[in-house]
Amino acid sequence: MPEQSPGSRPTLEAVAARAGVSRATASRVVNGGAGVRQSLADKVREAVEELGYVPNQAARSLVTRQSGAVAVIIAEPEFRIFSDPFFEQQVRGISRELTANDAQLVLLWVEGPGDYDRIARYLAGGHVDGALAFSLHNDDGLPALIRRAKVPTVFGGRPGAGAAAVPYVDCDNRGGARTAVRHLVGLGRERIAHIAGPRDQTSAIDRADGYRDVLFDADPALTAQGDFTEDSGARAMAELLERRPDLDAVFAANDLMAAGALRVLRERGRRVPDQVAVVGFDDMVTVAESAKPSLTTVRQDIEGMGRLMVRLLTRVLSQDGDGRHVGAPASVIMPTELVRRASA
Amino acid sequence: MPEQSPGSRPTLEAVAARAGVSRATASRVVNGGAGVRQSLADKVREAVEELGYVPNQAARSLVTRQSGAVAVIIAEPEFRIFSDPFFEQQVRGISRELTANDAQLVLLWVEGPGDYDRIARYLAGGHVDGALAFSLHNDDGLPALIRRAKVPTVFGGRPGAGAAAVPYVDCDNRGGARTAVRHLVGLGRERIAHIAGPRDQTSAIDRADGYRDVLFDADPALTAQGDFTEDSGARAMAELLERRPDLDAVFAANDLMAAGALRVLRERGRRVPDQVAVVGFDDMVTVAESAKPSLTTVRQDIEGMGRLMVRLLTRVLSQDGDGRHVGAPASVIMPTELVRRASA
DNA sequence: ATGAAAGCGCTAACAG
DNA sequence: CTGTTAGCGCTTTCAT
Repeated sequence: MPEQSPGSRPTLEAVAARAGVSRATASRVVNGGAGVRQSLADKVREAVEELGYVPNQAARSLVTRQSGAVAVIIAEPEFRIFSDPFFEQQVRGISRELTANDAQLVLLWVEGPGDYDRIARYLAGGHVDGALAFSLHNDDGLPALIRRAKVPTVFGGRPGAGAAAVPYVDCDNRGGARTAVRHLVGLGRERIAHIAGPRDQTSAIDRADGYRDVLFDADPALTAQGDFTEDSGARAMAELLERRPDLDAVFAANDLMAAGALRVLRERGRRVPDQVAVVGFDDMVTVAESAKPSLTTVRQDIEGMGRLMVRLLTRVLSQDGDGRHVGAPASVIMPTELVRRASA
Repeated sequence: MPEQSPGSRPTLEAVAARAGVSRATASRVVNGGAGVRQSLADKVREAVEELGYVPNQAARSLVTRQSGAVAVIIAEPEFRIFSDPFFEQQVRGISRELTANDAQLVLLWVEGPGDYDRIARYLAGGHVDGALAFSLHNDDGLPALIRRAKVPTVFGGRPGAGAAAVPYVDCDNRGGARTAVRHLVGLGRERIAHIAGPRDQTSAIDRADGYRDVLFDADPALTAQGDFTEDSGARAMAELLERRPDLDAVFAANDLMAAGALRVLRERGRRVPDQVAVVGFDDMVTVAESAKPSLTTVRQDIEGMGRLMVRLLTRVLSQDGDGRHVGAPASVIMPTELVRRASA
């Protein structure tokens, strides 16, 4: 980016001169004003007001070695399937909490491994105090890269087994899945199928585990594999109906796949929920409410997770600074909630 | 945000020492290496490599008075209705082009007028070299605020009449609308209705103008007012059918409203496109392709617009710096394209 | 409680 | 072509 307009802004020096104090005192006032006589502090604040002084962040960073910024790393190709609600809500939560902490959000949009170098350099450049990332794929190189950059980072979603112990925020995928399946059991269903998500994403794995927690002796033929897309849900449903035409319920690992399943059930003339009850996961409102019939699903508080990621990062950062033993960083698991609609 | 881990990074001084040159020479090499003997440059690069040196951006900014960052200002409450494709594509375009310019994207998420102060302070703080904003509402205070902050800014979407002449990137809303309406005319339709978008958004106004360009003598009863939501499109369609049951085509100012219109037409038993042809605007693929019947619409290259916003900003920034006369900043209007599907 | 002074790490004249 | 020298604007000991 080329140069900027030269409209020079007032410096702390100018403020100090105007207030008739030293730069040091002016600095103290600007940074909270502890230990400065009231009368002087007022004068400084007045000068700040009159001059329209705004601290130069670069100068401040240079000496404090803090940027006041946090990177949010978005791996776009993976985020796409979640489309609007997920991304927007998560970023909103993060943004809100960051704002509350007077920190800035720097968006690092990763399109592929080709961007890794750039990201690594940026992280290492001390541009940000910490980072927020989403561990969507188990085998992704991103977590490793972030670890090497040695920037305090909190993950959204439990990282895969390959990753070292890192702090993360996730919803209770396994518990939520259990709740969903128990709900189906409570409805009297006896042949409950599962449409699983990708095997390399921990959320999908955990949800499948939850299913098995309740139905530990379920027929393996009652589980089909999807990839979180609607089409894959439709395919999986068709497969399940072929293998076990007698099934009377299905728990899909996300709403999109549940929507695909509903479509197939409708096409095959199976009545939902009478003949087959369906439960999804996520509560993507746009999907769940417009599904026919509307989808019973497990809700997770995505925005809240975003906010918690920031809080957790704040804690990690202050630990680091204190030089205290960091130890195994605490992670946070958020509760889920069953939202009953028409499909089960 | 609290302090950062103390793992001190190597400085340029260290690199210079290791390469056996002065700091100035090392700096030159790091910044392109023009005018440095090859052998020395190599030595410096080697030292950089060995030490894992990464320039400290704060120090650099302090002297160059450039941040290498651009703010993207998102007014969330207004963006929401566009949901996933619009936001994601635009940000992707911006991010790509910014990356190509080695600039960072700082996301400023505005939730309401309560955030204006914070935004103004941030912009004034010299944290960013320029800003990208979206002028979605005519009466919004944001454009004025941005102007006051004196940060070079490019808008996405033509700002309303109230705003001073500012550079912006927009698609050819008016021309696109003309194309859509002419297409309907070419289909032999004679009573073509228009479902207009909000009167305070220039995109909606321009599209309505395009409609009138072609049908300058159209019955005013053939135009109904919507607000870009699907429901409003449905309501407008119902209204139109009441007023002019003989209508044989409708051009909706966006795809969401077109989808609402299709729904009502279906409910009322009007065959599309036989009895009523429908054209939308935007080509939101998720909406247009899954509509029944699939929607003929006007496509705009949203990602391309994002990229162009960055290019235009780059140009504005370099003009400013040169001290050349800035004059009326050039804006960019991108072409649109009619995408034929089943509805018209 | 306040001020003087010393840098933070880097770039950019300016000499040589 | 290279090195020397000043700062950029701010925070922060350290005296007072």
